[in-house]
Amino acid sequence: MDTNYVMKNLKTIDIEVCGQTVIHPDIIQQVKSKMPDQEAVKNLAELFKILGDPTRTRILYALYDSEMCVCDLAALFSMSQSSISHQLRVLKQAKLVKYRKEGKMVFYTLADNHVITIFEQAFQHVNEG
Amino acid sequence: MDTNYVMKNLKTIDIEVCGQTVIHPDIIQQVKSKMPDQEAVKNLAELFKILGDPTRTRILYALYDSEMCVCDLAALFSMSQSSISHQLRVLKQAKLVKYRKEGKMVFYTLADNHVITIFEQAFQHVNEG
DNA sequence: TAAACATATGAATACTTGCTCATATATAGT
DNA sequence: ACTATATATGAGCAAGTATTCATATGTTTA
Repeated sequence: MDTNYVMKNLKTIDIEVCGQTVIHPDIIQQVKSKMPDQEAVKNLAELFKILGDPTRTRILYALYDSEMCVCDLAALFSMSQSSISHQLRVLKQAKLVKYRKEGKMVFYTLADNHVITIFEQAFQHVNEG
Repeated sequence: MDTNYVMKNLKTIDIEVCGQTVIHPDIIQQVKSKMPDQEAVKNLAELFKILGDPTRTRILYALYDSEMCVCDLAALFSMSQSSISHQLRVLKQAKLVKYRKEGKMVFYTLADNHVITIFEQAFQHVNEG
């Protein structure tokens, strides 16, 4: 059974198109015109996906308080240095963190505090449940 | 090779513990005391994970503009009714959307507008990139 | 009651992802 | 130069996930 609904006609309600149904084309049209474009939404979702891992979220929270080296982050979370490095790489690629080398060590900081603003908003939502 | 770093002593710097290293125990201690607890961070990450899928993000954006039925969402995104239903289920379980039945149809709305505030914050970040 | 339709859902699948392990790179100290 | 240490990274694997397909549920209309 084909269950794809395709919008082809915006004039009336309850149109049959190739056996597929569009129930409220006017609403679809209105939403379509007001929504950010698909690419922008995709970028947004990608950011959330990166924030959607507890290890990465914890790292960002930690860095909000203080600049930290890889080793200390590993100690703080009782996780392997390797896994922390891998996740820092992801955060680095997403430009969420910056780093600074000092001898053998690499210190990471938040690229900007925007993430924390997002965290605070989200935190409120989680606590209203 | 064991690469876990464990914090056991907070008094001094550069302690060797069972061959594992903690470089800045004072910083670790400070961060530990200021960070939200692991459970809270986990909840936060779970919310972001749900927002981290483009289909779900698009659905939420669409519902911000208008109440919509499953069929129309499927049409709007040219996706199958099944996949939309599956994602709505996820959003329902996360209490991000509410629904209302009207005859054969089920209309979905945002549970609250908090998500949009988060979206707006995140959007800014994405556009500074 | 039967047919049509809107939605929900379980199973299967293709794809992604976060961790571990092993190893590479780079720097510091001896 | 050699060793120890701090970090980075590729490969492999186990777990998770988004979609499709098939089908079930519930509602409307003929």
